[in-house]
Order: sequence, then C-alpha cells, then structure tokens
Amino acid sequence: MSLPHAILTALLEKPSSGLELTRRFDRSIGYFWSATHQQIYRELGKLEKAGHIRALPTDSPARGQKKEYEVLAPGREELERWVGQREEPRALRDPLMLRLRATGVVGVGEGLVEELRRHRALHAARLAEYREFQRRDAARGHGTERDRVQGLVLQGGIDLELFWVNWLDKAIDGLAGPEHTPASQVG
Amino acid sequence: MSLPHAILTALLEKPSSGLELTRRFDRSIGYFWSATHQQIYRELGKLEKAGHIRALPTDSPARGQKKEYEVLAPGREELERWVGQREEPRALRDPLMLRLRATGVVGVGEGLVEELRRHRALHAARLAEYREFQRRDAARGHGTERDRVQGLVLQGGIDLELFWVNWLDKAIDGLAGPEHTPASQVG
DNA sequence: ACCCTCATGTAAGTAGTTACATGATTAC
DNA sequence: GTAATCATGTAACTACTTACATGAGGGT
Repeated sequence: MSLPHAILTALLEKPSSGLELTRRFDRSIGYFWSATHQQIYRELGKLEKAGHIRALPTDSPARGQKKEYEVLAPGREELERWVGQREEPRALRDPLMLRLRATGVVGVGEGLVEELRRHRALHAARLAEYREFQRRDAARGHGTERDRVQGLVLQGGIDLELFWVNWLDKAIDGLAGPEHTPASQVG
Repeated sequence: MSLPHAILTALLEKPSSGLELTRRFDRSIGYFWSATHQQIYRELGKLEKAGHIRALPTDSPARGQKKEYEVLAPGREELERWVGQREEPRALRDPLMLRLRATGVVGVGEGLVEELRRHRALHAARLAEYREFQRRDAARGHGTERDRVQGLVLQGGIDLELFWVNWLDKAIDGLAGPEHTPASQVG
C-alpha cells in the first residue's frame, strides 16, 4: 500500500494538481515508484474522502479545471506512521532474468542477446541522467536534511543502474561469446 | 504476463505438481519471480485449458491427490516466442526508497534507521545464501549451456544483493551519523 | 470550424494478495 | 481417533493496466 504514501510525500514537498503529480511521477518520484494518471486521480479521490488531503478552494467549475491538493494533519500523521513501520523487503519480480533463465531450457536465441544489449543501453542512459542530476545538486550545495536524504535516494538510483549495466555486460559476454574476454567494469 | 512463462520454464526443467512448483518458487525461481500457491494453481488451470501443458495421466481421484504437469509443444513454442520478444524494463517500485524519501519531509524517525539495518541484515543473509549456491555449483562443474545460464542468473542475484548491502550501508551512515566515517564496501 | 494541449475522470480487464475450504496420507 | 502434513482448490479483495470519455482554453 505505497501509492497513497508516495502521493502524500509528493504533496508535502509541493501541493499539486493531479496532472502535475502525474508529471512528477514521470520524473523524480516515479524513478522508484511509478504510477499512471488514472491511478493518481483515483487515489487522490480516496485520500480526500479519508480526510488525508483536501482540494484547495477555487471558484472554477469541476470538469476540465485544475484542482490543487494539499496534505492535512491526519495525512501527515499517517505518512509518519508508515515511514517508521516494519515492512518486509518486497519480493523481486524481474522478467528479464526470467527470460534469461528460460534460455537454459529453450536455448539462446539471437533475440534475447539483442534484448540484453537494448536494456543495457536504456540503463546506461538512465545512469547518465541520474549522474547529471547529481552534478546539478552538488553545484546547488546540500545543506538541509531534505537535500541529504534526496541525495541518498539518488545515490541508490545510481548504484542500482550501475548494477544493471555491469551485470548485463557479464550476461551479454557470457551468452554472445563463451570464448570470452572479461568485460571491463563501469564504476 | 510473466507468471505463465515462469511456470513453463519450471516445468520444462522438471515436470512437477502444483505443490512442488510452489516449493520451487520459494527457492530458485522465486528469487526473481515470486508466486504463491494460489496463483500457481490458478495459472496451471489456465495453461492446461490453453493446451500449453497437460496433467500426466493417473488413476487417482482429483481432490487431495498429486497431479503432475508436463509442457506440450505449443507451450514450449509460446515460451520461445516470449523469450525473444521485445519488452521494456519493468518500472521500479520500491517502498523502502520511498520511505527514505518521505523522511525528507516528515523527518528521520529512529524507526526508519532500524528498518534500514534490518533490511541490510536480510540482504546480507540472502547474499551469503547465494554465494553458498555458487560455491556448490562451482564444485559440480558447469559444462552445459544450461549451467552457464543459471550461473549468470545467480550472479545477477549476488550483484543485486551486493547493491542493496552497500547502498543500505551508505544510507544508514548518512542518516545515523552525519558526522560520518565512510562505510567500508563489501565486494 | 478545427485541432492541439491541458486537465480530470470512468470502465473494464489483468495480476497479485489474503483468507478460507476440503480431501488424502502418515505418525502417534 | 486425532493431529500434522501433503495436496488442491475457491472466494473476495486490492493494485495495477489499458482503453476510452469529456470538457476547457488557445492557436490558426
């Protein structure tokens, strides 16, 4: 049950409308908790009904008009409760590793090696993007606790993409050329 | 839509009953594609109806009796098709990183740091387990392509757990003691 | 008038989780 | 006989995805 808490966090960082949240879920927050606009609008409705957030008063009509939300005290309390609570690490579900394992029984088609290369490129691109964020953040300085925490999260994203790039290199090397030369590690 | 393909892979590796599959999803396969017995039985029903697998003939009655399944040619073809197909990397959803980010707005409670340490221990335990698998596999030797592929998957698991352990060390260090000494890296 | 973008939503379907039901076999 | 374990399943619910609907405002 993390989506409502992701939204509460986003709204505490900055009160927003549904569409603005959607855009933010396509960038920063979405890098470790993705959500579509349909999920977001539905969840905003639930959170409002539960008294965790409210729509900022406006004189414009309902449909087709921007509606901004802010977090209320009970919403903040719920978020605090959730942050400190005990929760098991989520079980992994990765289709790419599954597909690799399947080649053990159906054989390695050229299709999969191509897929591994394509994924490698996607992860490398995201890694570069994150590093650009990091460079920009470092320039702005990082005094507050909020900056430090977001820095740790960003570092997590970077380390995770590094894992993917390096492991995919090993996998491509292991599949494409069993007469292998060891892949150089990206650091 | 990966669960049916995970099951097809498992059944090709070794024909099994629902409960046997469930156990295997608690070990090897489940390390990168988890599933409960309810999901597995439901999916076995669908796969049988689709003509992708069949129950091995038996004289025992239905309920409470073991029912073994094997993969049929159409099932194998479907798996081959799926392995080579293009599929985007799945969007990440990690509650722990989300909780860390939330501390940026609600502040760092002692609860979260404890959680990070707990998760760190869980990942370290799994890492040790994987390395034990690797040691055992190395002893048995790895001649076939199937062994090599499973070795790559296992290496993926190890690298991923290494990412978690090392990043969690950074995060714990960054939160608990901003007067930090740098964490030593596990390699 | 037409199209594009901004903006909010509804509906239907798939996937995954949690709780419960029930029969068969073995150990004591 | 009764408890534990093996084994298969149903039902209800929550979460997520995909496709579509609709209205407002601006540009040409």
